[in-house]
Amino acid sequence: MSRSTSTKSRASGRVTLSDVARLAGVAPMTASRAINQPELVSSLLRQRVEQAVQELGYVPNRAARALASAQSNVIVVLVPSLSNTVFTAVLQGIQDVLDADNYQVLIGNTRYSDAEEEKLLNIYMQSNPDGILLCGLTHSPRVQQMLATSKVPVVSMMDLSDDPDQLCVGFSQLDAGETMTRYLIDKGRRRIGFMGAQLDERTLKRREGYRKAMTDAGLADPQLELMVPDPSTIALGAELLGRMLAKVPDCDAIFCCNDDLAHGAVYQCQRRGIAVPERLAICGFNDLPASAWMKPSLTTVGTPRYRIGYEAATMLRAAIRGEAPAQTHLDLGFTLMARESA
Amino acid sequence: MSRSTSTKSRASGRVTLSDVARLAGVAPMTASRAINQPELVSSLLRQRVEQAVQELGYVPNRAARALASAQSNVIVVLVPSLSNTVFTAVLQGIQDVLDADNYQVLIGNTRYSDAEEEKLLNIYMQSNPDGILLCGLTHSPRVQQMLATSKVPVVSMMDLSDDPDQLCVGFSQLDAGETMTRYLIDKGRRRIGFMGAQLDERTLKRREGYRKAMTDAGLADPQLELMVPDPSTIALGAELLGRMLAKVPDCDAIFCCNDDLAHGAVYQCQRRGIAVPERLAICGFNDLPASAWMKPSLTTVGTPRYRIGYEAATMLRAAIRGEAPAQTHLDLGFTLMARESA
DNA sequence: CTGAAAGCGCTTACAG
DNA sequence: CTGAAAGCGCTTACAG
Repeated sequence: MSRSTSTKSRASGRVTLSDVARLAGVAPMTASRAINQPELVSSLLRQRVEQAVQELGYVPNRAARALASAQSNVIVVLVPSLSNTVFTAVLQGIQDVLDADNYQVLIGNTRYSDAEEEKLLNIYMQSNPDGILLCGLTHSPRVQQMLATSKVPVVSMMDLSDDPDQLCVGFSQLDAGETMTRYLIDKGRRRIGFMGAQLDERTLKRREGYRKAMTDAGLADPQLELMVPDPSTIALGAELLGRMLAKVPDCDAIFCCNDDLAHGAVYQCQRRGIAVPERLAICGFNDLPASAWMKPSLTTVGTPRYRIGYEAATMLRAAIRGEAPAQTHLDLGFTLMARESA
Repeated sequence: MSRSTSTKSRASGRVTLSDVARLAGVAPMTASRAINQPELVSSLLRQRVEQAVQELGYVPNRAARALASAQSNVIVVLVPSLSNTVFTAVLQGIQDVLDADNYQVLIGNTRYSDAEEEKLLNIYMQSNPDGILLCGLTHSPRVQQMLATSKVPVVSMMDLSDDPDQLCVGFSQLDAGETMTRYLIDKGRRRIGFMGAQLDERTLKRREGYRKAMTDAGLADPQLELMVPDPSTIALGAELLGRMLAKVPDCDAIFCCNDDLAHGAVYQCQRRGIAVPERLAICGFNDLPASAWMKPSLTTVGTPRYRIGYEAATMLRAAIRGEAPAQTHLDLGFTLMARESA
C-alpha cells in the first residue's frame, strides 16, 4: 500500500525492484532472479517475491534493464508503407513470432524513401536494437555503413539477394514478373504493356522479368512501358489505363506492377465499356483480397507476405541467439493466380 | 579512429558520451549539453564536441537517457488491427506529428481483443511511456486501473466520450449510423437490413444509430439485423449477403457496418445478377479507396481517420507538456458519400 | 541458493 | 559558461 520513498531527490516515484526486495525481505539481486530466472531461486523466496510484486504492482523498468544488461530486446522493422496491406501482413507475421518472446518491435515507415530510411535507422539505433528487419536489398551507402559498423544482425525481406552471406527471406521478384508475362504471351497476347508506379526496387525487378520474357519472345517494345514515380493507388491505375491506351492503341494486355493499379485499370475499363479480358487482358501482382471477388476476378501473382514476415523474424531470432542459420536465403516462392481478367 | 577501451569489464564496446567528451577535451556534462542544449555552450566547445561526435560516430544511448532523466520519450499506440486501412491511416497521422518530435512510437495490435490489449499495455508500461493513444472508449477494468494509477496522459481515438474529462478525438459513430439509415429511408427504402461483423464497439454504436432511425420511422424489425463476430472481410460480406437475402427475402437495402463487407455484398450481387441499387441498395462505412471506383460506386460514410490520428497526437503532446487542452473533446465529423449503390 | 559491490551511460542538481 | 558528484533502476560478476 504505502510506497517507501527514498530520501534522495531523484527517485521517479515508481515502484522499483528494491521496493519489492525490501517487502519480500530479500536482496534486490534475489528479487531480480525470482522474476527473471525463477528456477534459480528457492520456492519459498520466489513466492515471497511474487507476492510483493503483486502487492506493490511492480512494473520492471525496461530502460534500466537494457542499460545494465546491454541487451535492449528491441527489434527494428523498417517497411516502405503502412497503407499497403502487403507490408501490414508482413508485420503481422513478424509480431506473431516476436511478441511472444518479450521482444519490443519498433516499426518504422520509410515511405519508400532512402533518405527517410536513413533518418529512421539513425534514430532507432539509439535504442541499441538486438536485430533489424529491412525490406529490399538495396539501401543507401550510409545505411549500409551503419549496419556494418553496428554488427547488429539484419534480415532482408521480400526479395532474394545475390550475396550468399546476406540473410534474406522472400521470393524472386524478377522470376515472378517473367512468369506472369510468359503467361500472357502463352495466352496469345502480343502487345503487352507494363504499367508501373512508385518505381521501388520490387517494381523494377518485376519489370526486368517482364522485359526478359518480352525480349525472349521477340515482342519487346519500349513504347509498351508506362512508368510513373507516384504512389500506387486505384485512382492512379484508372488514370494510367487511359494514358496507356492513348499511347499504344493496339495494346492487348496490361501487366500492372501491383493489384492496386490493376483494380483501377479494371474499374476504368468497366466505365469505358472496354471488355476485359476480350479486348484487353489485365493482370496485377500480390493477390489482394478484392482480386478474387471483383468482377471480372483479377489474374495476379499470389505472394507469401505473411510468411515472409514470419520466417524473417524466425531467422533473425536465430541469428540474435548466435545460432548458425540452416540457410541464409529462404525462397518462399509465388503463385500465379489465373482468373477471369487475363 | 581508435576506441578508448576502459579497463573495467562491463563496457558495451560502443562509443559513449565520455569518449566524445575525452576527445573534445571537455567534461561529459558539457558534451551532453552541447548535444542536447547547444545554446547553453560556448561556440568553441560546441564545435569541438560536434566534431568529436562526427569523428567517433557517436550514437546516444536512449536507455541511459531514459533512466537518468525519468523521461522515456515513448508514446504507446494501441490499435485493434493493422490490416484495416482505417487504423493504418490513423497511425500515419500520429507519426506525422510525433516522428518529428524525437518521440518513439510503440505500435501495438490488440486484434480487437480486450485481453490482448491488457497484455500489450502491461508490456508497454515497462517502457514508462510519456503518453498513450487508445482506440475506443471502453476498456477492461484492469486496463482502466493501469491507466489511472500510472497517471500517464491518455487520448482516446475514433469516438466521443460521455465523460467530459476524458480526452478524445473522433466523431459520433452513433450519429453516423443514424444519418446513413435516414438517408436510405428518405430514398424510399423500407426493409433496410443491417449487416455487422467483428462486433467491436464502433460497429455496435453504428447499429444503435441504425436502430434509432428505424424505430423513429416505425420500420424497426429485429429480423433485419445480421450480426457475426468474425473479422470483416470481402469474403464475409459476400457470404452474409446470401444469408441476409435468405432470411429476409423482401429486404430492399443493406447497411453494412463497413466498406469491406459492402464490397463483398456488391460483388456477390454482381455474381448473382441482383441489380444494385434497383433491386437492392447497398451502403458501407469508411469510404475506402475502392468505393469511389468500383462499379457501381459505393454509397458510404467518409471518416476523417488520418486527421483523427493527427489531432489525437497533437492533443496528447500538449497534455504531456502540461498545457491545458483547448478542448477535451474534438469532434471531427463525418461525411455521407452518396454514390451509385444506394 | 543468496547477496554485497560495482557498473551500464546518461542527466539532475549543485557549485563555481 | 563549465564541471565534479551522485544517482536513475537494474544486472553482471564474484563470493560465499
